[in-house]
Amino acid sequence: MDKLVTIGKAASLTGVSAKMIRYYEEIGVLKEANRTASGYRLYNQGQLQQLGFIRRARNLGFSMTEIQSLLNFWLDTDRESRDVKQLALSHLHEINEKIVELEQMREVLQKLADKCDGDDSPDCPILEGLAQFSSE
Amino acid sequence: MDKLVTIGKAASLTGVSAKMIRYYEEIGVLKEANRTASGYRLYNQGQLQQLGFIRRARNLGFSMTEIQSLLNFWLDTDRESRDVKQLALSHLHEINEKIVELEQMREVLQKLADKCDGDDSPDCPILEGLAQFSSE
DNA sequence: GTTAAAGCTTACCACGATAGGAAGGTCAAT
DNA sequence: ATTGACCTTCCTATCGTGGTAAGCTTTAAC
Repeated sequence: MDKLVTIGKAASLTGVSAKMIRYYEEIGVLKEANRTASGYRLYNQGQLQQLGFIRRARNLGFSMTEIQSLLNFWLDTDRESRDVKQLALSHLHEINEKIVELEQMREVLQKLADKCDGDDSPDCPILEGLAQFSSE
Repeated sequence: MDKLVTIGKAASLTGVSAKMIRYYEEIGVLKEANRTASGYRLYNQGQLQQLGFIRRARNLGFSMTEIQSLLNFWLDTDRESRDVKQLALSHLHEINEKIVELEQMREVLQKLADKCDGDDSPDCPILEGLAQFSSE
């Protein structure tokens, strides 16, 4: 027996806000939910699982477009794991690029901050660095 | 002598697009530029320096709100370097948090990808992991 | 059985930083 | 005088999320 729940219950069960559930439906990541006679959306166990899937994928930083692909792979039992892995590796690459970028920011900013006394004097190498950065 | 340039020139000289220069003026980060009789914005050397300042601060990941504060500090020769350093350290903290978050994503995703053969078989531990992640 | 609270619906607006385009005015060179 | 490059404002979109308002439905309390 497939217990059906309304959107609020689905939200609290899956950790995806009702707002976001409607949004995912709107952009086509989720199929349109069935409705009660009065128009309330209803979700079954399979759909709740999909919502959890989406939440976990988002926690790993996948974009909604990527998640749509992942979801399609998941629902297609004939998919090849090659395709899934390629998507995952591509996302891993993006993550690594972001990390490198942030580490570069950190390095530059840390060096500037280290040079700044941080007292009541107006001398500030941080502002000087921003005003005329050497390696630009 | 203060050479004046129009917005396109200012953009190419500073690496900030004309679109963005207008936007910074609109949100109040930059003071309203002087205009020619026909309405063209004009920028002097000091304003060009401010644009460079903004670009470098953005490259370090500062938000526009933070940049507004930094600019105000920079233009206020009486500021205390303490305030600037505090802002910089706060931003450094955010950067570090983002790095940690991305590293966690990377770790989880890398482990899933490692377990996936990536061949023509439909078996895919990545999808299984997303469908029912252990440590949620 | 009435009423109040809680839950659902759609349809808006907002963020933050950026990009694109359309319609029209201006400037400089041919 | 015309052309092309440049400028103006105004509108739209992005992405994922939150909020709010007006109105309908369901549930719970009395």
